[in-house]
Amino acid sequence: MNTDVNVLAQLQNALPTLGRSDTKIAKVVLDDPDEATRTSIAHLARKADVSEPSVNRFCKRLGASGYPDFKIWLARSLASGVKYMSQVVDASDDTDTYPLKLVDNTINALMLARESLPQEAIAGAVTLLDQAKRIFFFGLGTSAAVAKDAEHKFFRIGTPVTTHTDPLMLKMLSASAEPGDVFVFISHTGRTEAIVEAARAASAVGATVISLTAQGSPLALTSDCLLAPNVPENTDDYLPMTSRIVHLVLIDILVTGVTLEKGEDCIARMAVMKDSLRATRLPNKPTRGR
Amino acid sequence: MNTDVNVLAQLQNALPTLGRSDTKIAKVVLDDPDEATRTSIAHLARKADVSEPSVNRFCKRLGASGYPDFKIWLARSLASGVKYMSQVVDASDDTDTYPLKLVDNTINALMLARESLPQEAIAGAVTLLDQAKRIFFFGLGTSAAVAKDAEHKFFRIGTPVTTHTDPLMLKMLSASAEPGDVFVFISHTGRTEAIVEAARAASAVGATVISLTAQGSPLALTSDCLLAPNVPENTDDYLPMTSRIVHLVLIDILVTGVTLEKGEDCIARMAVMKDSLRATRLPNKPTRGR
DNA sequence: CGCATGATGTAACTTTATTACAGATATTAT
DNA sequence: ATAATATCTGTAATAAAGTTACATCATGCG
Repeated sequence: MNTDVNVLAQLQNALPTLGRSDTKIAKVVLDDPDEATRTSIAHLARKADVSEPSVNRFCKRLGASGYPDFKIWLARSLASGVKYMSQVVDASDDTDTYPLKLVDNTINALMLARESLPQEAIAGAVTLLDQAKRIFFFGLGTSAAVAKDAEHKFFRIGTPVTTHTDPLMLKMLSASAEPGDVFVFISHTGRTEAIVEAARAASAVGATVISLTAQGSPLALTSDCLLAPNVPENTDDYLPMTSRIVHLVLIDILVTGVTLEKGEDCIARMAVMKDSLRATRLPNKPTRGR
Repeated sequence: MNTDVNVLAQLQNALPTLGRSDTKIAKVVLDDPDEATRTSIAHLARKADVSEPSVNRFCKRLGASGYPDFKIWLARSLASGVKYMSQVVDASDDTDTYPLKLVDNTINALMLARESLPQEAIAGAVTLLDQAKRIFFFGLGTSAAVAKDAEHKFFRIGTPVTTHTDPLMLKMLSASAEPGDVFVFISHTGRTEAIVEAARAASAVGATVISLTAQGSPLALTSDCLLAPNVPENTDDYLPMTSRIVHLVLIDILVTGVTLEKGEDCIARMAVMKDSLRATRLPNKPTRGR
């Protein structure tokens, strides 16, 4: 029995692994999931140009007990109103539509990533980070912001941590790395030259390399621990938007994991830090009237 | 055709007006709606101690085209009615559970924000940013990463843009601002002293102040344009995680909006920038074999 | 009290989904 | 390259589920 709520994300995710018929069916379903919840198996089969049993098998492969069951799941996934396919924003969009599209695309990306979270790699990375003597985060471009966020969060666990976005610093640091150092490289493509070189250099001198990047990329191949979340193809070539969100959530996961591993001490340290911030804040304006 | 989404509320409401059989059916459905989405008409009829056609008529009276249709509605209202709660991560969580919790919390936050996107404020902010002579982003702590991300994205639209995370720079810049300058302040709480002061200073000298912050906060009150997304209470006091994601998506929305407003030229410029990045990338390792 | 109206159940019928099997397609090893 | 094997796909039969038509029963009104 399938325990997951979101059939559509699951579908999108499974698309490449599906056979000829299944792909046809999946496309029809993704094209108009709402209609799919209402039509009969015969209708859907004709629309996808496959036989009815193929549709039935398709449903079962997804974990449903049959077609009607599949429809129920579909209906549930649809209920939130979120459009689960990545939607392209174009010039015809107006103020009412494009913001929702972007939010939906982000939600979609997270659901996709959720379906195939690299649990073992996460566990591995947490252990490595927990035992690290020093931690370095590297990211360029959009990933620089992710690296900065990571630094900020990891700062609180007590291990010395730094971020760099300067390729030269990067080169120097990775060359002078030593065992016990953990380098975390963040790159959407995994093909940024400066990053890949640095990863190789760090690896060569015995430092640990963790990377948040795409499966099968040059950077991925150089890593001791690879965190390759499943992210949708970018709908907008110019501004990678969703992948960095997934990376950020991975950072959240890592820092939470390390915190859990470190236990009480770490939580106590965080409480102290939180208090130290209080002084920098203004009180909220008292609400007037009752 | 029934236009209402929430069948359950409708049912409860209609209960007193229903006949003998219909009441029995309604009670069974309300007692365990989830089961009702899965069982057959025969099952339900037996459980309610009525005949199958009675169930069928019941469904039609509610506006469905028949029993299967009714089940679809039920499934939908179940999913939309039950808001997933934010789940707290604690020491009892293990490797299998906490990563999913964090992803789910993030998705949840985005769904919440999605329901009440400040569309007018977004449109207003887009216009202001489009017309800006210079753009400045400010954020401290976690929001520094958001600001950096924003800078990176907005850089591509052609307007001069800078980010600062140094409170002193912030003070100087905001004091020397001039009309045509747009200051974007990012703060989860909206109560960080340095940020609020800077916002007031900038506002005083005639610059435009846009802020991404909490409704009703001191910073919110100082803004020309307030973007206050609906974010859930933080489940973890020490590390605000979800709100920054929502902020990042808002940044995506703003940059997309401005790009759309600027039109062709802007898209062409982005294409050039994209090409310039290609040289910094390694080719993907050719896949061996065919 | 009897007729009429509306609700309910039985049984026949229709639609829909599933299973079993045979043919086609792709894959692997020789 | 070819044969053997495994996997996928469609046809046809079967089973299950839902719907309709009609008969029966209860309930309200003249």
